[in-house]
Amino acid sequence: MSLRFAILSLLANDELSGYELTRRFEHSVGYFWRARSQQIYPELARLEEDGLIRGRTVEQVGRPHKRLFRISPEGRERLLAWVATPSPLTLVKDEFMVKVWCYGMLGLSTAAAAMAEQRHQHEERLASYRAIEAGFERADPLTMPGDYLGAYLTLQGGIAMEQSFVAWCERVQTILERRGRVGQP
Amino acid sequence: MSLRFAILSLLANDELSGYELTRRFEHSVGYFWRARSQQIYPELARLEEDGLIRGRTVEQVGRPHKRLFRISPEGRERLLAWVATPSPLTLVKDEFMVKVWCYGMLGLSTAAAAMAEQRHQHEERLASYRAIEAGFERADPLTMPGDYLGAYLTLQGGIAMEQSFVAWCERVQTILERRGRVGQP
DNA sequence: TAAGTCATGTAATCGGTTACATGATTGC
DNA sequence: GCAATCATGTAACCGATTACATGACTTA
Repeated sequence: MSLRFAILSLLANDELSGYELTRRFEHSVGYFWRARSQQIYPELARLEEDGLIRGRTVEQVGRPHKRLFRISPEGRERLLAWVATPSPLTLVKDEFMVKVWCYGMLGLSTAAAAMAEQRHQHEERLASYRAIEAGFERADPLTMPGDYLGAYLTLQGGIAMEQSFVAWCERVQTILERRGRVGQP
Repeated sequence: MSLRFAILSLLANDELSGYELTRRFEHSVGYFWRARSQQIYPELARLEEDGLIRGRTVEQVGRPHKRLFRISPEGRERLLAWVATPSPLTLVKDEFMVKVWCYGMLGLSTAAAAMAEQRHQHEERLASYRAIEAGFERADPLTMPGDYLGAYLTLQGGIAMEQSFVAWCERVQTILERRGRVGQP
């Protein structure tokens, strides 16, 4: 059900095509919701059928035609009603954590290597978030227009999560190293 | 595919029934992987068929019989091979974040209320993790037996994540309050 | 000429949830 | 008498991924 609303959120401020929506899901919204074109196109059709969005076809020269969608008043109404709704606690389902659960069975150097690799990936993601953050420059969350507030707040959330994940990785690495020195040489 | 290995991880140190596994997925492993009985029983059957676990039936008085499973040598081998494998960066797919994305469109008091509610849920989860942590008492991660290391490390990860999530919530609440005072009264 | 971008879809499959089904024992 | 605990499953459905499909234009 959330995909509908994720799409509506993006169409609330802009008129977009399925292709452009797909790209947005890879970038801006991409750090807490993801969807591929195969999901997006059918959902757009359903949203239009339900009258929550309206589409128009734009013919282009030298390029395939496209359909641009914008939110309808009913769509906006439904979106706002949903946003105010309480959310269930979402569970982070992380395959990597299942592996960490097994680190006690593993040789310490193997565990340390796997940990270093994962930490590196998260550091890269953190860096990419920082790059987006730089785009906000010295924008003040107290006075910035409402259109950007959500993007700013969620980005800060993403940064906070990645920071503490990386910090935890460092801590685990230290523990593994010291265990290696104390216990099994 | 990860469910297989999550089950194997739990059967690596203990001999458990499907029922007991279901309970473990609600508690110990529950903060980074979840599975219900409807998934677990068929998977146990498949694991046994593939020779990665072995089961035996235990007749009980006044209670239904149960099947206890333990990992096989092949199962352990496969598990360890998988654990050393690099993990893809997992995406946190969070419905609540989609809502925060829309906070700019919402009245500030509505947004603040939704935020407070979510924060409260995470504070409760953090408290439950702290309670589990207390069970480790003053156990030293440098010298604790390997059987507990994974549980300890993942728990620390869960605590770190919840802490920084709650901290982010506080920050957002402050921003929303101040915007309320400065902008729309 | 090969890869990449723009643009939109269908089909098969899979992992997971919801709902359904059964049945005995124990404690309030 | 009712709810909870122990114990194991099946069936239907749904959301999401993988693979497949098409086609023109642009850039290296």
